[in-house]
Amino acid sequence: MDIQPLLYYISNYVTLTPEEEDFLREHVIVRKYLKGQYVLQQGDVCKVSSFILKGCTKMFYIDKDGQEHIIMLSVEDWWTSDIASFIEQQPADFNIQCLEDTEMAQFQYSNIDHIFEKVPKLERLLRKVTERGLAAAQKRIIRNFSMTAKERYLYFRKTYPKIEQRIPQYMVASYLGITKEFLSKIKGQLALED
Amino acid sequence: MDIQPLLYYISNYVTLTPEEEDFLREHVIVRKYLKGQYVLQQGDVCKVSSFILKGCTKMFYIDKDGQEHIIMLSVEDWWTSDIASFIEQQPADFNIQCLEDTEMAQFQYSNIDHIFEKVPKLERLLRKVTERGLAAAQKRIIRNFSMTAKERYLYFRKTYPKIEQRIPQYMVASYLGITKEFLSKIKGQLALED
DNA sequence: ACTAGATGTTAAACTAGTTTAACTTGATTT
DNA sequence: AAATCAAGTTAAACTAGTTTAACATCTAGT
Repeated sequence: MDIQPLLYYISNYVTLTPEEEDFLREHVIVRKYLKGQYVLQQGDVCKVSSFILKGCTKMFYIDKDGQEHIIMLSVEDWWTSDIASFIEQQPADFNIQCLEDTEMAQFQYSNIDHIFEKVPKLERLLRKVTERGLAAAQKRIIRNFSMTAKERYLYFRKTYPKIEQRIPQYMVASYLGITKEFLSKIKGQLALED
Repeated sequence: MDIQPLLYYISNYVTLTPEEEDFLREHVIVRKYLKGQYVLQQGDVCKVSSFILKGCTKMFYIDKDGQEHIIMLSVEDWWTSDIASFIEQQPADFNIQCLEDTEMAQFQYSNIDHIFEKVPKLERLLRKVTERGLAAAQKRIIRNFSMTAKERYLYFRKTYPKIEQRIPQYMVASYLGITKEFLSKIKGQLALED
């Protein structure tokens, strides 16, 4: 597959010349993963920042009791990486695993400075994407504090209607920070209400 | 006050020439606030991104029940802004208020593109700062899901030992996402344990 | 068609954290 | 010195969400 979705995505932020597009094409790795494959495992260093061309991934953390907590569910046109591990090149706290067969366009840590130097617009792009990510993370922290589990579920359903259909319900529960049993109960309640 | 703390902070990320430092000095606003003053109010557009030279602020959200939730406590050498409002120039969801007399060096939205154009290193700086912020926010989401209130309090105390002394306990509770009564109980338990 | 494994449901017992409300302590003002 | 106000404590009643465990449903593979 071509990186066309990435080029289209980039065009929402900055305008690249044909030469810059070619440069990008040459410096980005397109990689395919099968459902279930890991893009990153807790403890390894995150060497790439990945843009999803097609497919779906979860980023999750295994806590000291062995429980899985999903930080992020990503589909087409989203980025995924353990950013702390990527920027510091330290062992990752998080895992990234494909929930479907997935194709990604990957920026490598090893040449990202070179890419930014040659095409400063891409640094601007990454800054903007990261700013949006931070804004979203802050709002998520607030939602987790100020909304009940039911309210968070309804927000999730409204905001990401397409993601819910693609993944098992227990992963939605994990993303919402509740048990699968409690989400099941919430869905039961909602079914009665309508 | 001079922007020396900002220049020192920047030197940890990028190296500015004397000319670039002068340019920065001319394009940053140094502003003083008294304890209790608002830097930003919910509903207003966030026009500046502020680096704290001296003092302490809280960024918080008032939910539909009138309850205050603290997203961020910032002291010297930290940044504070409602980043969603700043990048989109949309009404802010958050308030920023000074908990002590505070001095800030402020980047204005109106000339930030100009600053980045003249000194691309500052765009690099802001990208890196934002990346760290995002990494920290993701880890905070995980802590809120995988740790008990007591564990979160101990983590806070260990990680930001100096902040706790500067602010009232009920704000620590709000930052941790619990009631002041429950934090009081936790502290009682910890006092017995030692 | 049958089995196994993964996903989802239900319900009862439980617990972490909230709510309410009364009280204490300390700082500030008059 | 009294009065007021903000901050912190304590305890009982409560509730949102967890835990455990048994059962139901759905696939995919043989």
